[in-house]
Amino acid sequence: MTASTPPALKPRKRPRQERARVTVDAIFEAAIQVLLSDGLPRLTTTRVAERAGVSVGTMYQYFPNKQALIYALSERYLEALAEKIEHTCRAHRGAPLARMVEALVDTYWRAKTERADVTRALYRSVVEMDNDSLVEAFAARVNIATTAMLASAPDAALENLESTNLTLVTVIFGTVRNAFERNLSPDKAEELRRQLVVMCNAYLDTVRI
Amino acid sequence: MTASTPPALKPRKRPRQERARVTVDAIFEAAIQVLLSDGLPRLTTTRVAERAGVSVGTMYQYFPNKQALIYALSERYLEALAEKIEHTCRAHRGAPLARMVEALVDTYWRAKTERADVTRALYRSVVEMDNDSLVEAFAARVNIATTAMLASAPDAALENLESTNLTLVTVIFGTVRNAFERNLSPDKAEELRRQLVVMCNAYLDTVRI
DNA sequence: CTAATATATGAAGGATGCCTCAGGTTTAGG
DNA sequence: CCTAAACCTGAGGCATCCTTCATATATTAG
Repeated sequence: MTASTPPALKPRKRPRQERARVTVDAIFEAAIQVLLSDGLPRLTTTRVAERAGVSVGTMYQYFPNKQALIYALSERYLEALAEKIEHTCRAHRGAPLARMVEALVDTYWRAKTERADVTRALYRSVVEMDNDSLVEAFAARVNIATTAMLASAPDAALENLESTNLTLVTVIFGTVRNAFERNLSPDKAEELRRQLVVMCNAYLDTVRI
Repeated sequence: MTASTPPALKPRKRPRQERARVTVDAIFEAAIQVLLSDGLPRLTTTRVAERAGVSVGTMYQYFPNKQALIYALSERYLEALAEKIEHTCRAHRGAPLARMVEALVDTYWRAKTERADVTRALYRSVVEMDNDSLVEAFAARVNIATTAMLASAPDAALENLESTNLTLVTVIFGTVRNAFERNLSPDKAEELRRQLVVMCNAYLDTVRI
């Protein structure tokens, strides 16, 4: 995931002392706050630094430019998300298909719900900057995890594992994201979550052997 | 849809002569081009004007500010999309459920495919600016159209029309968008499109009465 | 043909943003 | 305690960017 970080976006140096680690964390958190309250176009280096309680110069000691900051932010977010998904997939090896689906929806849903506004803000920045490589790496990582999980289902083999996996992942991720961008009322959202599980299971029944 | 346009974003004046209409169209087209080649952060008034072959001043005769231009662009895009969907929904009143689903997926899919890059560029700008009101109006409009279509299905009543409709629309739109942002190979995309239809129909079979 | 209206121009004002750099402060280790 | 390395500061240079306005041209109506 970090292997292919473009050189122009690589961190300038890593914090070696504790206070520096605190500083960098503060910068990240400040960036999220600014993203939330002001939006990506108003996310300026001065604003982030101010919010983080450090000087602009400090920021530039760790990030070569503004884009690198956004990049690192996206990386951080996707890394955490990927880990959650991988964990869920590992935890459900050998479980019935229906439970797998439910767990996957649950994990992704919860990841978005926990800090829905932050998620939305981050997602926008991921999409906006040319962070395609990050997204692709994330997708590949998730793909491996979910494929392994599905392949381990004891209750049914699948006609075409690859295709089914792609479909499930795309549908679940796309739907959840869409649901959150529409700001549904909590009960409608909950209903949708349930229906999504129903739908995935109905689908799996048709491609089961 | 235009009823609630914030005053700061309302067009400054409408073109009354033919040449002005040409100019405004050129500005829109130029904005899309710039969005495509340079991205939203690099979309500047001068760049758009230059690309459109007009002066900056001309732009400001029709749009009070840059944001209004983006807003109008999004509005235009969503308007066209909403019309396509409404047309499909009207054309499939009284059709079997399975055909409705297929038509809906087809319409949305085609709308994205026709000029996939443009769609992506526009979508980003829609999400970025605070065009939530536009998106909401669009969603409401689509909701009415699809609900009316589903209600007219002769082959089956639905347990809970509202819930089923919300689920279908969210899943279809979310999935299609997600599929396009992942830049899938054409054959994988086509396979996914088919599977999405299968999935929706499998779902409908479970909520049919 | 003339006046009124619509449309177009683009230089320049004012604002803001990104990033650097020369110099200060703090910490770690001997 | 002392020195080198790590860390931090923030004013200001340079580059844009957004927007206006005084001026000019084109169109239409009478």
